[in-house]
Amino acid sequence: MNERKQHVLNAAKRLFLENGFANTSIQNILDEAGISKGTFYNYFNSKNECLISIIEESTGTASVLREELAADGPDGPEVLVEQILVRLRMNREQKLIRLYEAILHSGDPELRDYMKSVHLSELAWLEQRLTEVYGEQFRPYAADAALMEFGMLGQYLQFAPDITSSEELSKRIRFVIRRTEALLRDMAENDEHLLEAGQFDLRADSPSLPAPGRVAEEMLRLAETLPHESRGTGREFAGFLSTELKSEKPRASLMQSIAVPFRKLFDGLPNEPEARTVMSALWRLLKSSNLK
Amino acid sequence: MNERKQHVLNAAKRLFLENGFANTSIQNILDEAGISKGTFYNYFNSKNECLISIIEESTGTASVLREELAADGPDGPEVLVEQILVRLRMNREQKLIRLYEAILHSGDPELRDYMKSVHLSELAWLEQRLTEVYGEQFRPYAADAALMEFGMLGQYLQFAPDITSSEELSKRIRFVIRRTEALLRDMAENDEHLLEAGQFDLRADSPSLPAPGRVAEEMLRLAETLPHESRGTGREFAGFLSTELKSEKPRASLMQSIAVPFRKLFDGLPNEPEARTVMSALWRLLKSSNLK
DNA sequence: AAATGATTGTACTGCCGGTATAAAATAGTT
DNA sequence: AACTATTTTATACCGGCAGTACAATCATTT
Repeated sequence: MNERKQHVLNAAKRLFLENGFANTSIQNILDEAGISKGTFYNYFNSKNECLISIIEESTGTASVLREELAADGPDGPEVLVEQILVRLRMNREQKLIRLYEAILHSGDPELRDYMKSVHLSELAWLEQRLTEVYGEQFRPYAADAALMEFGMLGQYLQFAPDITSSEELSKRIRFVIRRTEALLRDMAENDEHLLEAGQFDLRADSPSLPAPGRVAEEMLRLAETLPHESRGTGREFAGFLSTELKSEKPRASLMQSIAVPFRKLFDGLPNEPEARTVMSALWRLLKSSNLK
Repeated sequence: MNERKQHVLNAAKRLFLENGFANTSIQNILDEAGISKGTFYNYFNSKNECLISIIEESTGTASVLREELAADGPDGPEVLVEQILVRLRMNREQKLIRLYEAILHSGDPELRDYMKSVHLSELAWLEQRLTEVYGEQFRPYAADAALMEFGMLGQYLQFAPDITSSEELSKRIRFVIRRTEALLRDMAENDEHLLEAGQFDLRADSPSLPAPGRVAEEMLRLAETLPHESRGTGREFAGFLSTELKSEKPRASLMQSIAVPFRKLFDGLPNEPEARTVMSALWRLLKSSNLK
């Protein structure tokens, strides 16, 4: 990931959030980023791909922060609230989620399919979390609850006015989550559900796990890009993580505790997005059964 | 409303439903309708206005059918189910509702504002109906319930696959309505709500009531367009409705019972859409307080 | 038959996403 | 320093888009 490419992505993101995807022309991006058309098409094959890169960066970051939250302490509804907040807060005042939907309903089949898979994996994540938080007995109803919670949340974010403060946002999420609890109880009482457990899982197009060796390499390389004052710490962290990664039986809980402060070393740095991408790969490995 | 214009509207609607709004060019519409560009821009000032006309026709028709359902017998949850089904069934296998959302999230501010007002009035209608059906004691929670029901329904229509049969559709609506009941009970028990009653009412830009005299005229004129075999009946209906309309104290319940069979005379006729538009105006008058 | 208004056909504008390409700048290697 | 390879730039171009302009034609009314 070129630093220049990241610069273009940031410019495009700014414009998309400000004026919407359809209302942002490639020429606008070129002007904003100060590059030529040839360069743009060197980085992306189309305007769509540029957008997909932005979404991928965003979803990757969200999943890293969510895993970090889960690794922080005992699980519970409050953790779920914070995990959902992560996604919403990260979307800079809820503008990215509108971007999502604009694309989801756009005419372009390529974009639609991609966004649909993003949406489905989000639903699958929520279904899984609901059973973790509220107990196995709700598993048959978790898919329905996830779908409904998603719909409710979407409406509250879109149509209720003035989500300025972060407290207002969190108030709405808590409200919706309490409603979801009521829905789970109600469905369980009446033993009613429309969807099947695991309905949203689409293992088909889930990308294969990254190679541990490659992730280790990337982390070591990243540590070298740190400024002098944090480079030593970074080297220690990256070194520990990569040796654990390559060892016979990696100690996952240790790694989880180290992954958080290591990633935070890159906060505010130009390659912060890249760091998050790499850490996203690490978390996927940590969550996968063959490493646990 | 020209018959030719209606023909163009039908052609455009067909294409929009088939290929989406963004993927339908004006040239496509011209070819499909067999008209020239000049004529198109004689009817509509833009592609957007053409779409707005289609949506208006559709929402008008839906509201007429809903009123007819309500006038049919005692109120209750089953009536609500049927009323919601009207809108969804009318959207030809749920394709129009996706068109709605495509526009709602589109880049065009003109379209967005219009669709937002449509959506809000739908929410206001649902809020009102929920209090009518489940009782006054739920009024403080009806706005929240309406918003959430809308969100849930949207997700179930979009992401659960294969809504082929009408039974499948009605099954989902019933499911969502039962969940909405649970939400109403839950909110009432905990006395929790985020929205205020009447939050969705936007009287500001609600168009003023049509003139009763004008509506009477239109109905009489419509009756003359009927084929021979039904023209006599149509004249009787239209005559009765228009004299009642102009009388001191119109007998609303009588008119409701006549309005239904009168409108049905136009089913399958070329000016069926126009008839629905006129009847929509009549129902607005019937529902308005100064006629009741 | 004259007049009026709707309709047609066609050419045009400006913007769009995307392609092509030669020249210029930059980086890497010896 | 010189040579090479790659990246970047500038620019012209393509087909398609929404929307405009306008003279020619058609249909209806009077």
